[in-house]
Amino acid sequence: MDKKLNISDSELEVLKELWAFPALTARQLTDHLLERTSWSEPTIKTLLLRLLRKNAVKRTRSGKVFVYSALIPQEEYRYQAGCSLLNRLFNGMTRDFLTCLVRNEHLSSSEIESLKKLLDEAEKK
Amino acid sequence: MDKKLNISDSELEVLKELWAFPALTARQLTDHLLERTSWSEPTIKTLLLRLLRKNAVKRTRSGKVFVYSALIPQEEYRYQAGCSLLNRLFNGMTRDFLTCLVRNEHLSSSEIESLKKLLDEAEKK
DNA sequence: ATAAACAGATTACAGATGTAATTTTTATTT
DNA sequence: AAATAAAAATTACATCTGTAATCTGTTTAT
Repeated sequence: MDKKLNISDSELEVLKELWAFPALTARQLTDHLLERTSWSEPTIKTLLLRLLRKNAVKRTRSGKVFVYSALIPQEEYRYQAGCSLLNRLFNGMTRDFLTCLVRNEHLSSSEIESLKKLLDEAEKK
Repeated sequence: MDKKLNISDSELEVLKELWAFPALTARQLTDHLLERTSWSEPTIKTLLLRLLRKNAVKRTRSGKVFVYSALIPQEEYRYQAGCSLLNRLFNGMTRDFLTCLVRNEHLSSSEIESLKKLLDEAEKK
């Protein structure tokens, strides 16, 4: 009975940073994001706070500073979001999604190879 | 130079209806959606209006009533949204997305078969 | 011609989001 | 201890979204 986690786009950027670096102080996080984005410092803090309220992130006092880390695992979020897109747009049909990519020539032949290999493996087990 | 089309979730439901039935009066659209959803009539009208303003939908007077139809093709929207997800969450790697589905046992073996076939075809041309 | 129905337009309103300035608290340096 | 700097919290504010009520103009049935 997981309440629906609603992460906004901007918030996601922050979360991503915490996936990449599992424990950061606000300072470190801010430094990273100031480079990657065009946000101001308070903006980043706000996003962090909102993630906290949404229970997507937790923080623990470490000495005098807080250390933040993600509460939602990346893998899980990816899967949720992926399914959600699949359902909303492709009636849940992975096949239709792939078809769409193929039809738009989104996949190089080496990518196609790689995907086939992946599916072979999946099948084997 | 297409301005970024930002369709909200609710708006998308309306758009879907217009993809399924390419030309509908507000009345028809409303009737369809009143069944499928729990919205009230004014809500549907509002969504339609917003889609109009966003140029996602157009309408033409037909006698005394307007007939609405989608301006964004479904195929295009699907592709955009698909890519966007892929980029935001999987660094654009279709492979990682599929891996995620596989790892979560999202795909039945018959689906896997079907995907492989699809990729074979894609490769052939 | 009036009243009832309906189509379309306008207004509403709370919560989410993008984006940030300002204030307060806490720590550090002189 | 006072001044300064850094961290954290509070407040801000416009736009977007979900959801709808209400108003107005036009048809249609009586």
